[in-house]
Amino acid sequence: MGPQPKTLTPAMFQILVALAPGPSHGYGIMLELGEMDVKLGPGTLYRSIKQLLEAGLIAETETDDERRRLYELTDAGAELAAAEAQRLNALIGKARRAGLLTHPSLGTSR
Amino acid sequence: MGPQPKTLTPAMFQILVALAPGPSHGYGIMLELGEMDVKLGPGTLYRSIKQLLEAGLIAETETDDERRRLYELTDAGAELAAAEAQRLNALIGKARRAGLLTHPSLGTSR
DNA sequence: TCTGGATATATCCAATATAGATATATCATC
DNA sequence: GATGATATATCTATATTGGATATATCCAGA
Repeated sequence: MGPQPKTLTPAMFQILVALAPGPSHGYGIMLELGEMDVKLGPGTLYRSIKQLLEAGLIAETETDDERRRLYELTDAGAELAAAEAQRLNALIGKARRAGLLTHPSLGTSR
Repeated sequence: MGPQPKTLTPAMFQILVALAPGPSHGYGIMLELGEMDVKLGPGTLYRSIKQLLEAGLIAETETDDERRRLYELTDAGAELAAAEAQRLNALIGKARRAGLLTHPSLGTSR
């Protein structure tokens, strides 16, 4: 297992969040993120999965389907993802306090 | 003015959020983001500012200080930043619903 | 049946983004 | 006048990403 990085790339964070509800596999992660307007190309996706495995932030788990490789969060992965989520949450909080999120959609004057 | 990109880089988003409360200049943005554990090197900072200007997402505004260049959000920049904030907020919401943010700090079992 | 599209994983390369070093200059203060 | 903070900017090396390409299985419909 490689050393754990102190920071996550955006792709890594998104993958960890997609795995938070429970184990999934590469293609499933891609589809689930796609529903949330997060687009990861296959290159980024599978390379990031490899790096997360090497860093011990996710682990491979059992499956009956030969085609799929199921992954789940490790404790270390969950902790890092939570830290990153809180960092981003602070940023969003600043945006909200500044009134950036109050225009319901387009066309509202600032 | 260059064409507006559909997506923001993390650095661009962070800069836009730092400008949300009101106009600021490069060094001020760097210090403010540093307080929120967001670290941008000068290279990333000033290149991103240049790109945001070219894309019309920020605009230069008046200042009395010769050394500083003050920037403010444009409507287009505010809209894009808000959209990105909501996208990230959805991601954080998923993490929260999955119980990822409930361990108060380290040492709590998942 | 055979054909196309969805499912699934993986690698490669070109383009983009970032960090950090370096450079320059002003300002305040000791 | 030396030092550290303020302020902007560029350069290079590294990191990250998107998209093309490849391979293979599965399933539904013509």
